[in-house]
Amino acid sequence: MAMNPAPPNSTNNANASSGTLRAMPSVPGSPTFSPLYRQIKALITKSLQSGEWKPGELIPSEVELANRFKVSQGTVRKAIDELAAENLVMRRQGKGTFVATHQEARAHFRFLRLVPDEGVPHYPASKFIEVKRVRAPADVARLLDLKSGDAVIFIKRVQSFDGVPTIVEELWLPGLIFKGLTAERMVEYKGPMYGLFESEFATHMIRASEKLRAVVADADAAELLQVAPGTPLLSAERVSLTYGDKAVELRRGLYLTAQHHYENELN
Amino acid sequence: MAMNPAPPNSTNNANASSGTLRAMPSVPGSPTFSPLYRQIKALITKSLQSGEWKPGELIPSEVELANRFKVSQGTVRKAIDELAAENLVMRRQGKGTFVATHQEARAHFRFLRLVPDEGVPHYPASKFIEVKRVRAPADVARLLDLKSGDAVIFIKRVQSFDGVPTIVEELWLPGLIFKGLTAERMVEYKGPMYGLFESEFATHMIRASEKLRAVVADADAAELLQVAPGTPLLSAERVSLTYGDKAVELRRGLYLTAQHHYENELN
DNA sequence: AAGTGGTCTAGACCACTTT
DNA sequence: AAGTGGTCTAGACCACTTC
Repeated sequence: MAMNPAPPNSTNNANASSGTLRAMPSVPGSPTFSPLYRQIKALITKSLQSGEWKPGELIPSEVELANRFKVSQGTVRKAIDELAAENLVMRRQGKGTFVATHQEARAHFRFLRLVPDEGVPHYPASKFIEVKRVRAPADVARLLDLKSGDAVIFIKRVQSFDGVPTIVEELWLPGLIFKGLTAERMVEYKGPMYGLFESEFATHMIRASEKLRAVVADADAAELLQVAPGTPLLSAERVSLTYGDKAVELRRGLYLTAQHHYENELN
Repeated sequence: MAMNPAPPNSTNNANASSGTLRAMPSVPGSPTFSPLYRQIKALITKSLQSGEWKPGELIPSEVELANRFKVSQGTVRKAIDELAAENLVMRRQGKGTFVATHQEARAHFRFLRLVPDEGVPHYPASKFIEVKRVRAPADVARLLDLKSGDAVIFIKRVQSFDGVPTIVEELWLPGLIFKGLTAERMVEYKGPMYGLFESEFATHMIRASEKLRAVVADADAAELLQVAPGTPLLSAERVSLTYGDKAVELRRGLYLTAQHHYENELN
């Protein structure tokens, strides 16, 4: 059995028809080539980036996308598989595929790796020390892909677990993107700042990279954390990226690691 | 076109034949069920664990494994996809699939996240301070899944980059597994310790989890790192696991982060 | 030319959710 | 019952490596 009822399709079949996709390797060994499912993935990513489907929303079903792009369901599936692995979307059997969002409790601990030595992680309370518009210093500008002197929003706050001040952090945000962000709005907003960024500034962080160091508390940090100057603190500098790997946040935190530690899995 | 030439197979087809696989959900909502490709994955992992295919070696081709397990190539492929994602194997188009190994330069930086602030990462030189067999203290025993008092090997060493002492670390290894590990052998062995563990003790680390803290140098660490007591140091406690998620190494390191930092990607 | 992994398709059926 | 993602199969062809 299993004869060959005329090749149901050959090579890059339904190809020439609708035109756009399937960038065949124009010249053997050419630079521009990527498999179909990556092209589909790029198209879906573009729709995410453009806001066609917003965080928390359902995206079209695999069958629907397959029809739209004129490819098989399996190819769409592979594209979405990768997006799910990168946490850009979330699949739910029987329901559909949802755009990732920072509005859920789950998401809170994706970027916050500081956990208590004992007990379960919970979200800290924030106290804002300072919020102002300033011109970007050279180092901040470089990390955020801005020009030195461009407008940025500067935020300084202290976060406490169970009333114990544990984190003092400074945030730098591109003024152009976060225009209109006020201290009042942040104080009134409950939950992680990434939720606010997403719902009010259409900016969804997809990835971040951190550099960790050990430092000692200076007078300012010591006072804010209510510890002696010279107390060792874990310094974390985080650059967060949105779609297209565009840097949109610089965060510099000092963590008191007396009752907490930074947890990391190496795979 | 594309008619239906009698279902080439139905449901869990070639099933009843060879027997073993395809644990159907005996009772709807039963606890024991996993898709075929995960069962295949488990079988392959068992062969890796048993040493049937050793680190660096080629495993059988997808077609061959499909024949062996009486499943389609696609199912084997999905199993191997997951193993590759977990870094247990490495695929190379045209050549085959290889068992992951710590013998390659690439592998050196998988677990060593400390990188220089400037310039490219390179591997440090080791100086061994102490190597001895001891009885496991309670905390070490707990982390290594041993009994308090069980034999363990204790190693203390300092690692330098370009002659600058940067890491002082203590390793605790189960005596049963690493029987015969001597200071001489370690000194004479070039390259990362995980390479030695793999080639001489048939122990391949597949994953690790680290807890990071900021501490200050005590007199001992200060002397070894040639810094003043009170200098802030990044403390990293790492538990490394081998196949079956069995803990086989406890490593406690103190990192001088003056010229280096710990780099972490958050996805 | 032969073998290996990589891509793509088509179709069937399963598990879960909603109507 | 209908729709969605999840699994499994079979087969074709491509890209890369080795003989």
